[in-house]
Amino acid sequence: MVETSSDTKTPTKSARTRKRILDAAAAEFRQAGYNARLVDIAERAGMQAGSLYYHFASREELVAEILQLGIATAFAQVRRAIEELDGSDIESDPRRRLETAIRAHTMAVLEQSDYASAQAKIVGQVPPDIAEAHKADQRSYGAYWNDLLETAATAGVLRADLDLFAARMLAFGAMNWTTEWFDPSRRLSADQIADTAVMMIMSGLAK
Amino acid sequence: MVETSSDTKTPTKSARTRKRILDAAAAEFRQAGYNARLVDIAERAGMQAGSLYYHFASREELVAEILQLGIATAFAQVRRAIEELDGSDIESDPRRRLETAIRAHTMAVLEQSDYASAQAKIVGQVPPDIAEAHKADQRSYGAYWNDLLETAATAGVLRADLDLFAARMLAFGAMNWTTEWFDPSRRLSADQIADTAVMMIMSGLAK
DNA sequence: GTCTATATGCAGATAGAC
DNA sequence: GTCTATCTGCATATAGAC
Repeated sequence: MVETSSDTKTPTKSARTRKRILDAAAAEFRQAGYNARLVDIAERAGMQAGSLYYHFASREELVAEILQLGIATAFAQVRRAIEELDGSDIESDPRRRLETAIRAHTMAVLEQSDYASAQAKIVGQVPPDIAEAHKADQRSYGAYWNDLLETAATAGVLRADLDLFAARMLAFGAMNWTTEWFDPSRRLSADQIADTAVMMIMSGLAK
Repeated sequence: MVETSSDTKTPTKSARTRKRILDAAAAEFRQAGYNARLVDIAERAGMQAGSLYYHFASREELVAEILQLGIATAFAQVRRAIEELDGSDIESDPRRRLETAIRAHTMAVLEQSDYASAQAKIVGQVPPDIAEAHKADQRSYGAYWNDLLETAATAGVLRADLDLFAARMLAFGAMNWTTEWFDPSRRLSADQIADTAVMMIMSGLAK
């Protein structure tokens, strides 16, 4: 069988370049927000702006792919962390599963992935058509979190009077907004912030 | 004494127009994000784009003023809510003061003010020089919140192991991110969301 | 596949009439 | 003070050489 670009073991040169551009774009969007310029993305990827168009039809296409990969990455990290927690066959305590998800998502956004970071940072700024196309991805990731919350609620772990949608969105806000203020050169590590996020969201600031 | 533009009781026509432009800009930035266009702002204010320049030297100046007014508005609402709570001479329970601040800030962002909303939405997207100039305002509002938290911590109301900076930023994230998902036409009212925010931030989602 | 050079379009900004 | 018309600059996008 001849190797093709869809063979993940041996990506073509073109596929690797494409990946390099996406990496550069994620880093730029994370840092500069939605208005990051193609020239800067190209420079980071080690090429001229015009060359990007061999790999992507438009800036919008690039943005759309960053958003999609951003959610996919966060989703994958969260799912993996929970599967690790669950072990081979038994399902864990629903409260610990939620805590694990919060920690994993926060870490993904803070330091594990420029994609997850960029997604959190620019998702509110993209033009309507891109936002629309992104909704399906958001829904499936949201549904996963909703399951975690529903299960916990059913098990009686959560407050009875809680609106799960509002709770989920508020939690996402706390986690995603860290992209606006986290500074790796400062006192607080990503781990410490993730710990505080778990604590606040699950147990609150009050004693 | 001749009336001047600084006489707040009887603003000049020019001052009123300026205010109309700012209102329009706040509404546009809230809705469209940082990339809201001057033509749309002008249209909302009932004039042509070129006419804006009689009142503002540049788009950046307009943005900077929206940011400043956004924080000032949230600050004012929070302070007023807390002063009301405190009553004339006694200081209230530090926990109730925090809850009051959370509710007031969330309501400011959600429905009381396009300025507070716009500030929360675009603050992470503005170019470096505007962001720099905005830092002083952010610091003074942040200091106010820090006082609320410090007082509560000293009174033994908060978790002992809590990093107050991280806690404050996470709370801001939960509150400010509501601008990304709140939809007045849907099931949840601003009040319900504010209630849930108070509950999550102070007491957590878990029972 | 990437380069250079150039075209296109659009948003911000300016000038001058009214 | 606001209008219309126009200018400018910049970022995206295209064309053709290599």
